[in-house]
Amino acid sequence: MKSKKIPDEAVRRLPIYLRGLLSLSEQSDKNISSKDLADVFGVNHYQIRKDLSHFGGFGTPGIGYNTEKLKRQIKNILKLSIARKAALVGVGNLGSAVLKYQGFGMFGFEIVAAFDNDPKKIGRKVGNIVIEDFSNIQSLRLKEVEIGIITVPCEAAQATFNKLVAAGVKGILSFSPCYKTGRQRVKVITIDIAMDLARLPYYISTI
Amino acid sequence: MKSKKIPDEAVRRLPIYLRGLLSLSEQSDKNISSKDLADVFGVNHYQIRKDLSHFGGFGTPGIGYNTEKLKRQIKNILKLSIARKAALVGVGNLGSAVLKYQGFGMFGFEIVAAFDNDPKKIGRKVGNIVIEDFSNIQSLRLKEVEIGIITVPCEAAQATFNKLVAAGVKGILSFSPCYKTGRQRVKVITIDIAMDLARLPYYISTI
DNA sequence: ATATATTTGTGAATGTTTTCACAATTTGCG
DNA sequence: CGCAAATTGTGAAAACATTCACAAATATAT
Repeated sequence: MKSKKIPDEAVRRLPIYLRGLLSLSEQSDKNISSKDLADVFGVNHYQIRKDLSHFGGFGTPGIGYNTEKLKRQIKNILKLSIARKAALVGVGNLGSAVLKYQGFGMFGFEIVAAFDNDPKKIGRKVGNIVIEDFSNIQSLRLKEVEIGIITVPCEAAQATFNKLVAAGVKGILSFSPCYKTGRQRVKVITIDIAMDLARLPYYISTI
Repeated sequence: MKSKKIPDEAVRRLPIYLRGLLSLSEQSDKNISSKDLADVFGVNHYQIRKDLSHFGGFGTPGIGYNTEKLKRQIKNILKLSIARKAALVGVGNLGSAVLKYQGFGMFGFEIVAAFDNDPKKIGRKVGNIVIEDFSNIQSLRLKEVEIGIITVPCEAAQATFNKLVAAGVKGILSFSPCYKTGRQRVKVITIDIAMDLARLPYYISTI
């Protein structure tokens, strides 16, 4: 392990590695080499070893990596070993889908609240979450919710962002690309479905 | 313009630029400098000029860039100037949300078909698309659909991918990270919501 | 106990991306 | 016109990321 700056790209790949490890059946070999991991992760073995080396040596020469230990280590690095509470704002089509999405659990996330400002939606249940009035969003502070998920239309995105930050969330996963974050001490990760799609034709034409 | 290799990162940013330009009101100044664009795009002005320079000089020294012209040029580069047909497979929660999503139109995409293998869903309408039987997927070839959108559960992802490729699609936007693409001549862009979320706690803790 | 086969972790080499500095281009104005 | 102000496009420098080659560590077989 070195105490140099950790490459952003290495951090970006850790969840890929974790998902790969989680997908390995429990009965599979306890130890696995970086070459075999490369097949599972779809990343080359130099990269895997180099990435992991930034956080410490998790493998044993001649043997490889212990799958369970590596899983734990990566969870630790990503701070996923303790459960994280999230709240979603904007229970439209996409918001409902995200609320019902089953894939967050494996990484230790739980959506514990959902908000909307449509009176017709408030009080209704989606999955097992009761939709609350958006004006009630300050309650997140008491519940110690650290993560906000924004699935509101563009027009509402800025206000939603501001209120989430005011309610004390520290990180935001946003499906709305339509706001400025200012110099807030909040990490924002944006998923812009249309923009990702917009890159496809460029590559299609050169295939 | 140079005939060197175009950086992938520059291509990745073009949709950001296009979205930014589309968000400028039509009445705004016809010409805009890279410095002002930097504010709109949230990217620094060196980067914008360098990125655009890979595709040709679109600006005028002393003046800046003509917004309408730049919009057209970027659409051309990204091959978005002609409309693109897409088909979606897997009309569950997420699939329905994506089908109803209004944001694709601005980039020239139209979802023209949706498939599922649940008999209860086949024939039903979502938005203005009638859900078809997945076994009917070869019809995409006749309709000249180039893009596939995968919103099926993990277990079904591999089969869906294979069939989409067999049906002639050239690019895939996938919300399922659970398959191997082999050496197919198909560009795949994967959106893994849970994995993006999984990076947040790492950054939260160091803020 | 020694040799052989694995496999890690890492410094160095290579490759890519971003940032910078500035010559060249255009406009506006006296 | 000639000069000042604005702004692009780009080569060069700096920063960052990936790939490589190999010493060091461990296991296994004989």
